[in-house]
Amino acid sequence: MDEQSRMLQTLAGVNLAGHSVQGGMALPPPHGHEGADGDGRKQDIGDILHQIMTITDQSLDEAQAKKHALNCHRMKPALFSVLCEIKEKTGLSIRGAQEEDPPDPQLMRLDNMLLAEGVSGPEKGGGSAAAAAAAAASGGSSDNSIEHSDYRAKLTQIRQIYHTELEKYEQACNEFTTHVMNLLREQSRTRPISPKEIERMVGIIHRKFSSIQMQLKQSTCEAVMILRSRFLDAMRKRRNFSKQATEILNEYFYSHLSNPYPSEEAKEELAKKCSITVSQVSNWFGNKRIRYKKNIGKFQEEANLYAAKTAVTAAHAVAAAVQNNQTNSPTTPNSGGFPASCYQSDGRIQ
DNA sequence: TAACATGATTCAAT
DNA sequence: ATTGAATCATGTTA
Repeated sequence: MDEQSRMLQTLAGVNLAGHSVQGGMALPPPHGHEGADGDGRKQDIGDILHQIMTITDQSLDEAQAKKHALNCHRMKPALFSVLCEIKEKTGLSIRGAQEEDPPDPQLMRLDNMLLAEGVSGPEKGGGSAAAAAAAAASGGSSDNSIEHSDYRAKLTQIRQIYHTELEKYEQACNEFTTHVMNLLREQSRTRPISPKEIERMVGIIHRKFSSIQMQLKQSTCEAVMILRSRFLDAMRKRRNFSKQATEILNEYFYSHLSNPYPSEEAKEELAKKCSITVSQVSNWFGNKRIRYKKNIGKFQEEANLYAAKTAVTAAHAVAAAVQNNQTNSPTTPNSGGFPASCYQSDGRIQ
């Protein structure tokens, strides 16, 4: 403000002294009038500036009257435009130099994460990467799907909060912006405010609000990450395979008792059938072999059960084959039931 | 809640 | 890399 008043004083001093302005006048002459009128106009301006400079010395009523008179003065717009220009040049606007906003990498990261987690993306995005991966890893057992839906419900909750908050912020931002713009427009009648300044102010407000939005995004991300890690922890917990899966595994085990070492392909197939991973299949067989070997007697009943089961399946297959007039005998070598004596015959299971 | 069942992990041997 | 064996941690059941 100091600088500004100094400039004003200089300007006023020059013009009041009646000297002609040498290096080009800051105030362009009003259109249409030239030459003889010039000195009078300079006097006009000088008067106005003088009044402005002395306005604080006067009583309130006097000042109000003067102010009003000045407000209605025909030179006011021109003077304000000059003052605006001066303001622009005095560095008051320097702050606006950092106008161009480089796309904040952190903001982009947050946006991407929210999009990936299905928070800011299309509605009902459903399975996030985490949920999908976990679902694939631990199979479609019923308890798993319960946790899955729980996860989804919580994610939806987060998404709803996020969206309502975001909307709230946006609305508040718009309201505040229009309010400030109205205020500045109102004030521009009594003090020099350039449209550029208003624009800058709007920019500042938007930046402030977007930084608030970033905080919202950040905390939303945190919430999602926490939810996700809890979900994955829950998935990591030991969980028995589904009844169906153990049945399939047992069927294979007891129908290949003489050599219960499934090949890689067989493991993959079993994994697919049981909706578990290949390494889980390997684990299962490893455990099964050792536990079976340790206590064959205990597993006898189970062995007989599965032997009977495979026999029934084979019988069905035979029946189907017969119905199809395929009279060849069934070729599955392991399907014919497994007498207990057979188990001992193999060297590997002893 | 104890006893048992079971999936996972670790480690040495091959 | 795969397996057997021991062990751990947790789920299930009586």
